[in-house]
Amino acid sequence: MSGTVAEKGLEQSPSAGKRRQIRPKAERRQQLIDATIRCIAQQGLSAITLQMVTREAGLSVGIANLHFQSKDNLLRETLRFVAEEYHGGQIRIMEGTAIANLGERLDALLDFQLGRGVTQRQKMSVWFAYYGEAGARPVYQKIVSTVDRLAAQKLEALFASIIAEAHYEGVDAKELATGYSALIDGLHLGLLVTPKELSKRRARAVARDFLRRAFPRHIH
Amino acid sequence: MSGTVAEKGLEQSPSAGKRRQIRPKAERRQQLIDATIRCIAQQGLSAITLQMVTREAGLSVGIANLHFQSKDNLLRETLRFVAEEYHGGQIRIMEGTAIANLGERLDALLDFQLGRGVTQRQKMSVWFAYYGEAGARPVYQKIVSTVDRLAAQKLEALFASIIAEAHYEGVDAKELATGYSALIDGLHLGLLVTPKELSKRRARAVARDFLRRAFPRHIH
DNA sequence: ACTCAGAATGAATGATCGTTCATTCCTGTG
DNA sequence: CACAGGAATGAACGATCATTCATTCTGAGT
Repeated sequence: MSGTVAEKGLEQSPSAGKRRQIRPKAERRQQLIDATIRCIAQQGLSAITLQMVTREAGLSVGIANLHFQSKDNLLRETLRFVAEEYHGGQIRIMEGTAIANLGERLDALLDFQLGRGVTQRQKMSVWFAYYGEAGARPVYQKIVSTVDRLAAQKLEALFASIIAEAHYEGVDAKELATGYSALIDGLHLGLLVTPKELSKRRARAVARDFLRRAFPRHIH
Repeated sequence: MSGTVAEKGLEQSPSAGKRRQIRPKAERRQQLIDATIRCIAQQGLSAITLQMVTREAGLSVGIANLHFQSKDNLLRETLRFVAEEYHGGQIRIMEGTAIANLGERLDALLDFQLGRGVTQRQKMSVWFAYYGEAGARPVYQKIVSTVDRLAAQKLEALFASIIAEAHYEGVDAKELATGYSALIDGLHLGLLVTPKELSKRRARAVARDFLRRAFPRHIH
């Protein structure tokens, strides 16, 4: 119970009167999803409880079933949110036209994938908690693979553009994209499970090295 | 792997009389660990139950606490077993002298890491189920990182030998080893979560490509 | 053949969980 | 200001879980 997450204090003063507040449905849903993410990161997916989540959100127990019908559905929606946040962020970078130079766009992608926003223990914990259950729960596989496939296509297209631009030879965009995605996933895993052995700095260096070896004329 | 996993059907005919058998402690422990692995793969780590595990093993409920004191301890010992099976297998290949040629030894390592034994859904499910909880359970981190560190050192040494043998330049053994390990982990993840998009054949090709780009004179 | 240490059992226990729903209490509207 | 619609609450319920332990049963040693 010690060291609860900082954001909770904003919701309502801890010792102040617990005046009941009525808020729009969408806002409550997001509030519960955020609390779920924090709880999964702290306690793990297998230990998570509705009482735990609703207390973290500063609400009553019944409200979870009111807005999500069931605990299972809350967990599904939370995964959907996290998956879209991650893959959506990648896609926005890759199909955005803000960065014309392809090498710089690669750099931006790497920054996003191994930057502060994504590599917070909180986010990575949630991510892999669901991956861990994916083997037994096809629903999770489906949610992830839907967004995942789109991101994979965009990455492959970006690689293809780079290959065409500099006439790299003997490299297959699709295979390289698969490898790069797997590398990033593996680095996230390392950051989560063995943070002592793998720093964020080194993870970035390793990923950069992969790209440099593939696209020497784009990454320096 | 000592061939203990697949023998459940032999334990007792389903409809035959359930004659009580007394067996050595070590054998019962392994029997329960094997059943735990199967249950985690089928139902997930968060849904696992002692009643489920002991029924899978064809034994009574109380026996789990008899041999492992608690459910938590059974799960810890199961992780320890899986971790040592995987990392031990790698280490045996890397420090074994059966294969003198370094390039061939690399091939053997890749065969093990992405071969039939390891990439069974059952094994990968268990592996990532624990990874998923690692963020919230330092005990799991410790168990994995202990064996993981040793395997990482051996891999780094193998890479260093290869670099020295062929005088590769501009490559750092440690960084390359980190990247390769992460790549393999990421490919396992892909095989588990999006098996439709990533076949074993392609996973092997991707990993091979990584090695070929790093050690062109050793991998063809 | 007999014995008994201890392996194995499974009903019982207490704790905890998800879910329900009668009730309370906001807040926008007239 | 009064009221109604519905958001929010939390005690209560039934189900399920890990764990205990009195009891049963086995098989190696004599």
